[in-house]
Amino acid sequence: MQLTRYTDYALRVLVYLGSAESGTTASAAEIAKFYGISRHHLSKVVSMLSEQELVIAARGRGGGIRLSVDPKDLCIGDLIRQTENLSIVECFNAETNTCPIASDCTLENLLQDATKAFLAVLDKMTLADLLPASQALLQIRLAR
Amino acid sequence: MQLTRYTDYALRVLVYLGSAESGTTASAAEIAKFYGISRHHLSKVVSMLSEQELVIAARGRGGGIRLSVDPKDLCIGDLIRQTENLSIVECFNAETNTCPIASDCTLENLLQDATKAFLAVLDKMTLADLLPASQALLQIRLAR
DNA sequence: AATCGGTGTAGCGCGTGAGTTGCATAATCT
DNA sequence: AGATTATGCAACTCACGCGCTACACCGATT
Repeated sequence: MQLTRYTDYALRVLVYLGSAESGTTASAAEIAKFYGISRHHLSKVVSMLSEQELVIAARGRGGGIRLSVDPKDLCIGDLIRQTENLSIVECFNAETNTCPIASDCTLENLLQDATKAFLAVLDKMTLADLLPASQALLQIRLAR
Repeated sequence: MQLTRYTDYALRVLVYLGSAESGTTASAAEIAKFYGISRHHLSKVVSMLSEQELVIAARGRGGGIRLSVDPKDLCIGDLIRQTENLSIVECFNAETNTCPIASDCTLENLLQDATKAFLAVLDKMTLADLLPASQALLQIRLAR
């Protein structure tokens, strides 16, 4: 049971952007280099975040990416609801279900409750809470 | 974020076996037919459950599969810990990590806590709790 | 010993997630 | 207008999860 790599990178992009001074931009190439993946791949993630209006991406010289919301207003649970498919088994979705007992299944209810518990923990935090307290990220960024 | 199909089928096999009278066996072919997959594929799942000593599989005429534990002693949280890789992002595992800020990351801690909350809900239930209350499974089984 | 009814497992093919490549398009600076 | 610095995205490749086929092996019955 894993979060998709897209969700993982989405979180990383947001943490990276949130660690900067408010309003500053970073380029996709810079962030990609920091996390060791290609710019093109990271751009796909940025496009998704842009569609969800979590970041603003500006093309062209002097362009780049910045947060479009205040870190303290960005609920991590909401982000994950947007980026992840949370049907953790196929019977959560009537269209994909093949299980013959899905219509009366305690297991499905249990897994729904477990998923809710997972998200409830995430709902308590915002991006602001995730920004490095020890300035580790800033130190790493400044070292490059 | 999905449970693997193996975990899903493992749960289904256990629910199927648990719905029978105590101690009765079912064949892999029978269970596979019930869930609409090939016997060979279901056998891989059964082999995993057998290795984990949750079921006993007997070869040969009159063989088959039966639960090796009492449904009320089979904790769903423990099962999922055994069948799933719960490193929901790569940084949970130092060997696979590529994230440069993993050593000091609030996000990792948050996702660990969310995973624990997910499992805490599952830990409250046993296989006994999952067996169909309305006898839907038994009705379906008897109809075949 | 042969047959029947069972499980065990290696190897294979397909679909999809993940990451790359190449090029298009855009915006600012000179 | 051209150069530079930026994002956007289609098409591609690869790895792996998933499910299948084929055959091996097993144990009871005849």
